[in-house]
Amino acid sequence: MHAPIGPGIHEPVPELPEAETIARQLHAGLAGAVVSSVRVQRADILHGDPRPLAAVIRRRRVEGVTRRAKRVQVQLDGGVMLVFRLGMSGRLTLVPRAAPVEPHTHVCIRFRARGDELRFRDPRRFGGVWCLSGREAYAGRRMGEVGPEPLTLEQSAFAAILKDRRRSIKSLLLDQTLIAGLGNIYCDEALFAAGIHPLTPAGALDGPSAQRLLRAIKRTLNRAIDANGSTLSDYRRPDGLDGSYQFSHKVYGRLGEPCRRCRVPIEKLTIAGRTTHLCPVCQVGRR
DNA sequence: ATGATTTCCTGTAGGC
DNA sequence: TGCCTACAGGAAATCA
Repeated sequence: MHAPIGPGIHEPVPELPEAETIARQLHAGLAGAVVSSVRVQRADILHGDPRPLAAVIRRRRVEGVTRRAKRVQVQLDGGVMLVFRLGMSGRLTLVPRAAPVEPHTHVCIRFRARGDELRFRDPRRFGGVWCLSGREAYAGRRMGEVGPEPLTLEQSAFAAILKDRRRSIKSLLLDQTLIAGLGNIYCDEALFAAGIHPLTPAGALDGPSAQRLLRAIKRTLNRAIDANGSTLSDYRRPDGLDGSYQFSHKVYGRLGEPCRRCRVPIEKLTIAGRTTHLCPVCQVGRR
């Protein structure tokens, strides 16, 4: 199906394009459906409204499914929203009720007059489900605030985020409170596309570099969305088919392979505790 | 205040 | 064959 993407690297992550793909497919498949029953296998992945989930969402209608940052949001009538944070290994699938339930399936939601059900599975449990109803003030983990969406971010706002920051541009881009939705894969891809070294202090980027970077971020994300995301080991679309953006990766998971621009081997280093792939020749600006 | 580091958790792969 | 260890990382917590 798909080969491992590099030595020791087999567990990539649903980032913005994957969450967008999931949200679009679930919207197409679920809009208008009415919740009939709920099974919660693990209560500790559920946060927000402290009441039993079934009591809150049963008989509510799905108004739509949207994305915010890397989160998939199922809007129900009555002002109730289910927010799925996929973490690293989270998957949302819409499958026939009779389909075998895979291990680490934590929540299943059925709908009236339908033969399928929505399943949330997350082996590593870095993700979770938030039931937001207006009564979630103190129950479970809080869901942190996130920064602006990169796809609609203006250049001036981006420049303000970078200004005077001494931390590396890579760690800044991963900070969800500053910009929402970028993860390790698309950070590396965007920095390569912009020709910027990931260790460059964010505030040291000049105007043209910052402009190049934001454009590269938008282009990278949009292309990945068009390809239905990257399918690696963990991420799958709700319909079970694969995305294809992994075939477009220029640096991520290509340690030791030749740069597609200059043929020099791709290198990796660790920034903010995360593996970072880069071309040492094409990406400049480190200081 | 800022940014770097650690922690949570499981599946997979590589070494022996 | 099977045990053991290292590693992947989003985001919150902790440290310097």
